[in-house]
Amino acid sequence: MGRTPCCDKKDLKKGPWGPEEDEILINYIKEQGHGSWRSLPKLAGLRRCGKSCRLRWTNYLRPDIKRGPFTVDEEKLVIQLHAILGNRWAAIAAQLPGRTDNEIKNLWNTHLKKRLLCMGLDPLKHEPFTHCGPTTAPRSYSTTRHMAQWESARLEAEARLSKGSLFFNSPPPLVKPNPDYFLRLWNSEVGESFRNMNGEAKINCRSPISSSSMKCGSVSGVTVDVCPNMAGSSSTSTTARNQIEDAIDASFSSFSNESEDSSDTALQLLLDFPINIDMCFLEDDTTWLQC
DNA sequence: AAAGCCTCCAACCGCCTGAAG
DNA sequence: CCTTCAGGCGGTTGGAGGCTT
Repeated sequence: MGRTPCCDKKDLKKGPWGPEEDEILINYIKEQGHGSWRSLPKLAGLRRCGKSCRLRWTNYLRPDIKRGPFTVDEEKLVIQLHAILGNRWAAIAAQLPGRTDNEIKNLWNTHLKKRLLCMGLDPLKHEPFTHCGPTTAPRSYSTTRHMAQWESARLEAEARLSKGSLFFNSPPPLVKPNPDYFLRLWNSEVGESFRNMNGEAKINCRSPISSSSMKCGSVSGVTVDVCPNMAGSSSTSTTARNQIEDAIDASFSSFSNESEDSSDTALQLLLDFPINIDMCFLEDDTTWLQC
């Protein structure tokens, strides 16, 4: 029953790859494609297990891998995506062409995590430590607040999705929320707005619906707007908000029937919060280097 | 000069999920 | 339906090289 064992582990080499092994693997994959990783080492004449070959190829030998240090923009992107996706390195890597999950994981563990810690942010939650005293510079306060806002948006959206799933989908069986809905959101125009914003750019969806301002997305026919500043967020229209929440509810209903709608739902959920993240600290080494 | 410490990152380990038998 | 495996993923490790004392 079942399959035959992948490979007997005796006589298999472990540890760092040599140049000859790399060459064999590259040449084989160029000519044959990797096919089944399980059978590749034997066919290619390598004394490695398939898993090791796959790892070596995907993390190091692949021709489309971008070597060299991460740019500031890439680091920003990693932090932003980590705030949304958490430690889903593969998902984050998918948004950075040429970078591997391993590379991003290493970047996070060796650089970015420390920087966030230095800025008084919990790298897991992207929010300030509760015991954090007023020892950071004013600019750090701003960064901290922005990161916390982003995380708040994410957490509440997740909570609402959970609530929605329970409300609309039991019984019959719960609809599994699309695990990549934040990723899809990130890839939407909203994500682009977020990525492109510079300093004070904002995404605010508490403003009146269907206004003439720039449209950034829609859910169930409800238009969501990008506003030029944060002023609108403090003058939330209850009616408008109710309309948005109705749209969310409507989305949840259709969500149970059509999984593709989940991205729109998540989009709306996340858009329901003002976002204002300033990550200038990445460009200003002096701040975190003083830690 | 050298010992000790630190940082970085390639590679391994173990777990999970979906597919094969 | 159950067992086993391949592939994929995130967490962790260990060695090489750099830095400090």
